[in-house]
Amino acid sequence: MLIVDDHPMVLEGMQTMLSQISFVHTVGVARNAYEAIEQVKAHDPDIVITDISMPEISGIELAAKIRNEYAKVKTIAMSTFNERSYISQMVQNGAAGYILKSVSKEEIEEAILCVYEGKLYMSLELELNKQEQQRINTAPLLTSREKEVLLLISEGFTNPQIAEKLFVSPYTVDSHRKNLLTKFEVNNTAGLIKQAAKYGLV
Amino acid sequence: MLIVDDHPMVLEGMQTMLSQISFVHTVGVARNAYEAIEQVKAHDPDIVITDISMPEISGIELAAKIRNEYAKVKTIAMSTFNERSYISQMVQNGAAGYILKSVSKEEIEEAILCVYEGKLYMSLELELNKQEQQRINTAPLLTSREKEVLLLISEGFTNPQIAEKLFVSPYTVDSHRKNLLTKFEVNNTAGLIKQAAKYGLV
DNA sequence: ATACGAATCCCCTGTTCAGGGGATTTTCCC
DNA sequence: GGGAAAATCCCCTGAACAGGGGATTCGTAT
Repeated sequence: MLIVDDHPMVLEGMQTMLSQISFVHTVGVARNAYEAIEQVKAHDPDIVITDISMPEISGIELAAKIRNEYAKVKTIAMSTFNERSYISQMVQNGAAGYILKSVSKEEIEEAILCVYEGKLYMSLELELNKQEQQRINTAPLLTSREKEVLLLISEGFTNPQIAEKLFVSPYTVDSHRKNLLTKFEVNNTAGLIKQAAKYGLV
Repeated sequence: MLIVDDHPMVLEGMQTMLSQISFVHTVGVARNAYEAIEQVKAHDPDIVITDISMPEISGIELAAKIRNEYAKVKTIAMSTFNERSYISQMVQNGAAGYILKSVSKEEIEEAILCVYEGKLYMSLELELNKQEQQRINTAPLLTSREKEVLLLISEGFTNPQIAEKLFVSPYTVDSHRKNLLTKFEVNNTAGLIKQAAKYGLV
């Protein structure tokens, strides 16, 4: 077992918890993806537990690299609840499991066993809101003009103001605006901007 | 010393790290604010280290409660880098120090000493990006009611709908809304939600 | 005790938005 | 060149919002 995280605290915590699980042997820890690769090369662990958000190289990229170069090594991704939207990316890049940083010892144990047997493990709290998961992945597809208009709306400009900036009729801007509302499945500007912010579009 | 965090892992990690500091004695841990209050009452620790984001009652509210009811107990706030925007709120609510979860043992030691002597401690990484600090400081101070209203606006509810939810008149909601617009220095909902998203308020 | 902020409530006016309904031109791919 | 999607334009109605103006109550901190 190899643990990767840029927070010493999480490293310590994870180590302590893992040391209480009989069948687990921690071969090392790493503070970043470079160290992680070194450790994988040196110790050939069965499983790597890695944080997602790390400076320079993210856990997602690390997972991809491990899958490509050390196919036998399984990866379990770990993140905070707020970063749960990266799950799909993580799984696409070869993660065999996903746990929240709020996990208990029992859940870690379960996850490790599960992954060791070649199955996919997901934190229970995550299974619940599947519709949210799907929703996260499906950020609506916007045309370039719609994106322009969305940005200007978010800046607080009104339809007439936007029309002037884009050298088009206010009616046109309003059309785009309505399409945006439809695509985001909201019914006013507040909801629109919130969704857009969520997807990082503004 | 009392440690408060909803993640068992962080709890373990922090405990391990603190146990390596000679002059520190950890009297207990708590998984939420309720437990924390109990522990404070029972053990009267010198310092409480608390996470900011916790279910039900946040670290911010916990800090306020401790300051009001157990003035002699100092609080050190702890959060991830992404949650750093709460610093100002935390300090306003009586936190004597602020550390990132990515801290090393050395920094924790420094922070504890510093706070114990009655000084204010801030993680070094935070001092650096001052323009961001300014941004944080210029995040308008909202009342609790305003925050509630802001959240509901961001969910796409209209004034009448919000009024119904909060059992107040639509006029009242509109007043709060107008105050929000003023405080954020914007002149419509779009700008409001964008700013709010920027400060992590929605 | 009182002064202040927070929260509540009310009104008026004009603008903007939301939800319908259409139609025409551009652009770009097959 | 035909077709589809994008972008443009237009109208109508009613709801919601924005920007003013006020006023009262309630707690709490000084």
